[in-house]
Amino acid sequence: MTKRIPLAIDELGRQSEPAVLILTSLASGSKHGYALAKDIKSFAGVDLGPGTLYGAITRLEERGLIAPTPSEERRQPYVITPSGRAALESAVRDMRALADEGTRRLRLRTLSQQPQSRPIVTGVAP
Amino acid sequence: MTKRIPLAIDELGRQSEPAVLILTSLASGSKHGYALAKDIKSFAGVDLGPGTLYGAITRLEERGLIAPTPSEERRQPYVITPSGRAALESAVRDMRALADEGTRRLRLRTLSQQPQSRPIVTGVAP
DNA sequence: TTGCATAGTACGTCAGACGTAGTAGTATGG
DNA sequence: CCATACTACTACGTCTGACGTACTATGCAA
Repeated sequence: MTKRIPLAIDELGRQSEPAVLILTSLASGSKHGYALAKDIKSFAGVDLGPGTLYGAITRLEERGLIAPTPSEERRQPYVITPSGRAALESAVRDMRALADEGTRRLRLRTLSQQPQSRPIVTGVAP
Repeated sequence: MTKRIPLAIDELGRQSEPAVLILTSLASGSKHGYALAKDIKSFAGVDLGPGTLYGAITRLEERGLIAPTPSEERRQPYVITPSGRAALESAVRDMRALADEGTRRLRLRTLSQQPQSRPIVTGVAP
């Protein structure tokens, strides 16, 4: 069994989670699947294929984070639920916190082996 | 086959990717596996089990984003490579952009579609 | 009527997240 | 000096969910 190095070297594997992208898109109003895909492409540059898109939609619906709105048309619009909104808020907070931590650590350019005396300051400066 | 709704309702599935957490941790200096796990726990509150941790480490190494440093000890320290740093920078940028977009959209509270029946009052009750 | 965009279904594959168990070194204490 | 606990991994298994491909079907324009 030769080891497989799946993706192009130098790339992190999966892109940011479809679920978050969908919730973000729905946060600005009701949309159906195809419209979601286009919106996500436009604001995040991410191209979700049908498998990824509708798979994620189904799971989000099962978990009550989004809900289908009644429609006799061919297309099925979804809205974000209060739970979905809460989940997105939480995800956004986490993402920002992680991004901030990453920025902080990248900035202190591997001063190599620093004895890690920096607790994460969360309080506001006086 | 009854449908499975795997996790607690209201939770997004997978947490933010272990790879990003590991790169973030290594951005502040060389660490071995166990130290990584503790550091990540402290700055992100995420508890990576050995399977997740060493699995991700192996993949990051295969992709040249981190590198083992020579060591005769029992523990194997890793450093982030220039490629790894670049990948982390890119991931951080993407995360922040997405977080910003999420915040923006959450703020404009679904103006379309909803009949806007919420009072603006946010103050505390006397 | 062909062609294209829209809109979605229905598969399959497989990377990778996560858990559990096991192993081994070191240190501390009764 | 054996037990217990923490450290530091290896090894293995499961299964979610990301992603791709193929296919169906509608509406519209040339």
